[in-house]
Amino acid sequence: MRGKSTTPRKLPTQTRSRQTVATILEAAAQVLMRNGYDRTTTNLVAEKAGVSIGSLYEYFPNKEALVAALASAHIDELIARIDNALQISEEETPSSFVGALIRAGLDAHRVNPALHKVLVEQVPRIGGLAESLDIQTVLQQKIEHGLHERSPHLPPTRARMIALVLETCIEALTHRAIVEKPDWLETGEIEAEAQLLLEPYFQGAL
Amino acid sequence: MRGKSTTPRKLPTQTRSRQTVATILEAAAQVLMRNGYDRTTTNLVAEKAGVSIGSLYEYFPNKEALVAALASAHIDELIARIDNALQISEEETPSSFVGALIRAGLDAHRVNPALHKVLVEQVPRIGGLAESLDIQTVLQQKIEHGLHERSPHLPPTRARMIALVLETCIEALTHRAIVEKPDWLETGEIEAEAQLLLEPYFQGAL
Amino acid sequence: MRGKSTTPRKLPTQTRSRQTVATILEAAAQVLMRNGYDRTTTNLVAEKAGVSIGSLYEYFPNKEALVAALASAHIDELIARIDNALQISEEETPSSFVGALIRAGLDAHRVNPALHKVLVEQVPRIGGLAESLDIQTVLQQKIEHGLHERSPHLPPTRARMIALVLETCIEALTHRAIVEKPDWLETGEIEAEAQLLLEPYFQGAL
Amino acid sequence: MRGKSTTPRKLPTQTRSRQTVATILEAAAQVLMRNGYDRTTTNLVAEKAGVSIGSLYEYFPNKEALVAALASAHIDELIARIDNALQISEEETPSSFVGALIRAGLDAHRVNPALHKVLVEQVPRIGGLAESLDIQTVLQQKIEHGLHERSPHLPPTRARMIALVLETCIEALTHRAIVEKPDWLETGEIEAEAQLLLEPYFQGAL
DNA sequence: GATGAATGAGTCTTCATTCAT
DNA sequence: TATGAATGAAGACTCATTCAT
Repeated sequence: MRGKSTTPRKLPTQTRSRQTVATILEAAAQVLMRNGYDRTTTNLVAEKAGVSIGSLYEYFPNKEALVAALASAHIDELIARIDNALQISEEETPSSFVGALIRAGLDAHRVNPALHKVLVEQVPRIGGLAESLDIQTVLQQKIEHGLHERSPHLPPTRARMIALVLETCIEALTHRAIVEKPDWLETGEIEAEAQLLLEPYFQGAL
Repeated sequence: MRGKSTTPRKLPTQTRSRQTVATILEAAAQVLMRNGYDRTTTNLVAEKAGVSIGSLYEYFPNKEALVAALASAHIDELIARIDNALQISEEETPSSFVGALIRAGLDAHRVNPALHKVLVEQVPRIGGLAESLDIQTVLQQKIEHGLHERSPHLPPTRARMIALVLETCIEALTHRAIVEKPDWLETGEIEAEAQLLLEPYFQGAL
Repeated sequence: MRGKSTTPRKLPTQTRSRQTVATILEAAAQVLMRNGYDRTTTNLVAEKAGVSIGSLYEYFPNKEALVAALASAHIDELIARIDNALQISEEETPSSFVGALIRAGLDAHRVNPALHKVLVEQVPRIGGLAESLDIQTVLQQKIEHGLHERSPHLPPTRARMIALVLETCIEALTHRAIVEKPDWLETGEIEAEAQLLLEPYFQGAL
Repeated sequence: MRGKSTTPRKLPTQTRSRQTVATILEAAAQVLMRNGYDRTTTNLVAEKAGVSIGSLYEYFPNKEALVAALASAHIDELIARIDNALQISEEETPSSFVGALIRAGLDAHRVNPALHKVLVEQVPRIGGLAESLDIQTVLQQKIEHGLHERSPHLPPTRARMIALVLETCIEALTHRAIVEKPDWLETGEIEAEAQLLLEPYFQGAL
């Protein structure tokens, strides 16, 4: 059972099919969030979607592929959000750059956090999927890119390390806040605290 | 089956049975690390342990209890390590305190990291277990305590926030390094980088 | 697992599935009669039915529900028989009424007595099922009704007692005859003896 | 597993052994009454008895033998009670004889009715055991004997039938009362009703 | 394409029974 | 004799997946 293909079985070209796929994915998200991965059964997803189990398998070769598709869509949304957050505040001071990064991290976590949690924590490491699920990869590359623009002379190794540190801490603090003190997200408390922590580090590193 | 008891079924009194329990736990750890929680079957664990399935259930009322026992033992080891790391460097400078914290975090992660990973990431939230599995709780309380000793006037709310930030970042950076660049642990690179990040923050916060 | 649902899982709509359900029930009856409740395994029933174990659980959520369905069908047959026996001899003399009752009791016991025996004696009291399994409830109510029609002035308490006595004795004698002297059922011996016992009692009671 | 011996493994000759056996049987009765046959495990019985499971199997070759021994002891008590009840009222009128029979039946049912119920209803027909468990056999023979003394000319076939009818109805009414209206036993209601039913029959039959 | 009945390998778990100490 | 650790056959039940219609 190792080499399970996680590629969708067929591309839905017709409108009706695309609608069906969307419905299934939506149902899958619901069930996944309510029940967790283990208790998510393909039959249940099909039922919730108002679609026969046969139809589900018409579009997704197996359970993993279904979840993979869901995760993929989720990641796309994440990236869009991050891009957006970074573009909005394109100011040039280091302070505002760090601030933008933090806001991007927070924003990304506002995309269906419940689904994100299940996908990250419960999905039993579906073939190389989980790794890219973390906002890490996405955000980190953006940071590296931004660093290079700001300080072209920075050695790549150094840039990578700084990006990793920034990304890791933003991600971790955001995640922690979500889990433990969701209201901190509203009050802007972690946002401020993160700035307090990361800005000096960023300044010193350039 | 929500309310599953995770209490061991009976305490092994005789030498023979204590040996059996140890063997089972060892096998469980192996299987868990190799297969992940879902693909860990009680029958497989028993077989690997060279013990009948009946014997396993003699001591553990169910699969969850088995994993819970394993986790419990793991946590104990973690705490011991952290205590140890913090006691060794009891120096008084903020710099050395932060250094000790970082080293404690790193040290803790050296206790069977593979098992730790499965326990943290894959265990489907066994009754309130996962929460305390993170080194978070343990380390964070140590930090809060240390802060209070150093700056008795610090408001508790503030102390808690600082502790949370320190702990979260140490944990996250360590974890990240383990997963992505295990050699950084040896070279002391993240240790240094973490110090670079956290010391100024800590100093400013006092 | 105390509160086990004994409700059928889904109603078979298609012809094919209805056939499957029928086959399963038939097999269940066979196995139950041959092996008794304890030695009746769902796997064995499925095998005997030439159906996969999964199909069995498609329609019956658990073993008890399977037996419950069987019992339910059996009870329906019983009631039909009793109704029939009572309607046939609608004559008005007390003697013929008692005779009709006795014949109804005997008739009821001719509906698959082997299955009846297992259901009554071996079924470990499946949720409120056993109570209504006895022909008691059914027959007794018919008797009470008949008494009320014949002697409207009879106090209800008294009517209930008489009905209970009549029903209990008919049931007991029939059951006893079946177990010990099945041929008495053919020769009409207990029928006569029951009449000898019950008619005077009935007459005196009105 | 068919031909299971229900004979006790060894006769306890020593006093200590006999005590152990008694303790086990007592525990078995408790567990049987509380849990029913299926949920009665030999391990639980041994534990309740404060005896090792090994010791239990020292005296009883298997679970069935254990229950059989219990049933056997229960039957002995029943017989003693019946004998007693019949002897007390040795009067000669048919009326008093019937009364004595009824009282004997009732009395017999007062011997540990809870255990009696489990033994009769739940024990999966342990090799020919259940049949003799009913008070039937015992009481019926007493009746036949009594009839023969009173009317030596009565054909044996006839005597048997009368005994069967009397016994069956007494047993059934008593049982029914116990299950449905336990207070009727105290008020003497069924006792009276049974007399009303059976005395005329008995008189006419002689 | 869609349907949903059918499949059956695979899980957890129990408990009567044995046997080394 | 007594102990209780160990055994393992067996049973209820799930759910991803297939395929005839």
